[in-house]
Amino acid sequence: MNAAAAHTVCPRHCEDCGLRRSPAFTSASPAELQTIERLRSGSQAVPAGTTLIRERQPNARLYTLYAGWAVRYKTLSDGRRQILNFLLPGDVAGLQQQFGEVSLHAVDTITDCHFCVFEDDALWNLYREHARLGYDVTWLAAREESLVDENLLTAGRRSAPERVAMLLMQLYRRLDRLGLLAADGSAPFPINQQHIADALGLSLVHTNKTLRRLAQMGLHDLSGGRLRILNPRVLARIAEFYDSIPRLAPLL
Amino acid sequence: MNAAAAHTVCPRHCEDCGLRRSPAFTSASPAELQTIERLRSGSQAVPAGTTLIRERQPNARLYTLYAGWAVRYKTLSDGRRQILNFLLPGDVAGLQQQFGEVSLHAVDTITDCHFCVFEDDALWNLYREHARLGYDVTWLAAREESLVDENLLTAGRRSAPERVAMLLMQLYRRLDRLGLLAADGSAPFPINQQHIADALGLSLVHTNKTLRRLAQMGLHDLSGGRLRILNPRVLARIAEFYDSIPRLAPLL
DNA sequence: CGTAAACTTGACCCTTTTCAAAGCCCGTGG
DNA sequence: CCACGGGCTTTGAAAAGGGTCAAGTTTACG
Repeated sequence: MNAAAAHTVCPRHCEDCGLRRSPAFTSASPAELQTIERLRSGSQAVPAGTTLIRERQPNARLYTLYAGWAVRYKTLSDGRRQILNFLLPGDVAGLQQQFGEVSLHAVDTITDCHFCVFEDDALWNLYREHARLGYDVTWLAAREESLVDENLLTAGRRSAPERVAMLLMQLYRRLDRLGLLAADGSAPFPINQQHIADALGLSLVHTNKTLRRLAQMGLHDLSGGRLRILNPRVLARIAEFYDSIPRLAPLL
Repeated sequence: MNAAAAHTVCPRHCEDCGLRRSPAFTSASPAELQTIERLRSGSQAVPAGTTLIRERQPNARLYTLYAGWAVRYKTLSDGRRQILNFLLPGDVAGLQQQFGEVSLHAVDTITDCHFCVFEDDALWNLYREHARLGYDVTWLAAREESLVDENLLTAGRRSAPERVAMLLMQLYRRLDRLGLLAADGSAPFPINQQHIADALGLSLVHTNKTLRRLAQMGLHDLSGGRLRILNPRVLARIAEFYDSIPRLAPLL
């Protein structure tokens, strides 16, 4: 039971939402909260390893991840897979396909997850009822795109050690912002090396060797499903990871 | 003077906008048009090879590309560059940094371009005045993200020939939708091999050799700044390029 | 305690990169 | 009209980073 498990069950009312108490998110007005709650069709517990949204699936719903880890990815016909980004609490899933009839990517849960599920047409109503909420949705879309931008730079131009360093720093910082680090500074890290390989565009074997090399250099420690960053300076330098100012994120 | 040059100068009034006459875009109501026009601070001609938005630039404006080609990219400190996506008429630039104080990517013009420039705070006002326009902005953001998603799959998991085939098909189709193909089916193609290499995460040399091999197989022809797709079937199969339904795009 | 999944490691191979140089295209200026 | 020069393309050869194959080994867990 890690820090993320502190609030695993999505409460009935949004004002009781555990996530909203996190300092990582902006606060919504009571009226906005009410709108969100009304457009929400409920919450859904999804066990680890489930495909929540399938590639080419029509009419996928809109979700907010409340607790747990998930991945967004695309595949090629022979099974090659590219992870586009990892979803952490507060991230939305299914935004893209609100605008096209089929989903162009898939979403799988990595750990057991809780999602907030929205009604069909929730998105459009959100815009109509509160311009602010519409604006927030765009904010979320823009932030997700900037994540993918960074990942594209990583896959396209960084060397294997740079890629691995980038991924570790990126996830670590995101977890930090969400307040999910343990007191000893370690972070929950429920993904395996295959996930890392698929996220970085590397083979499993080479991911393993690179990970190992960085660990032997004393830069990080990955064990027991937890990540410890032992030398953030060097890792950040290798990756050219510069944290953008940790703005507060809106929450749907 | 190619097809894209048919409407190179952005007219004073949005209702006279040449782009809006293209069947590729949704039509906006008179009221929406009026709002857009009011929030527009003017148009701007930008010569080829100009950096419109710099990486880490604060307070970049919001633009709509009216005519010409541009690129959005990120770089590493030693000069390695990854092109995130190409901008064609109707695409917006600078959306992401409306939400953070600095731009995390750069935008360069490839050809001479005309942009529609929006006022500071235009975005927020758009949402307030017409929910529909806010929704459209999110649509544009989501579409751009899906482009980047595809490019990430390309850079992360496709082989060199697959990457090149993908890029050619993708751009060709986008140009087709915009009605920019010549009568003979050829498309304007003002980018050089360095652009292609930077977009695909390949070296210039290998890009050249791969391009050459595909051309020798009779799949395409790239000369005189124009692209001809000679064997769309095979190119699409190599790339696993499946056109998503060409939805009409909104236009800001 | 046994089995499957995940992690490691070594050896070999191949795609892609790097380095180097030549050729081509075209606009500019003599 | 032709020489010059710079950017872009093309090619060859060598090197290397990363992929593939094939076992092991450890860990998680029922």
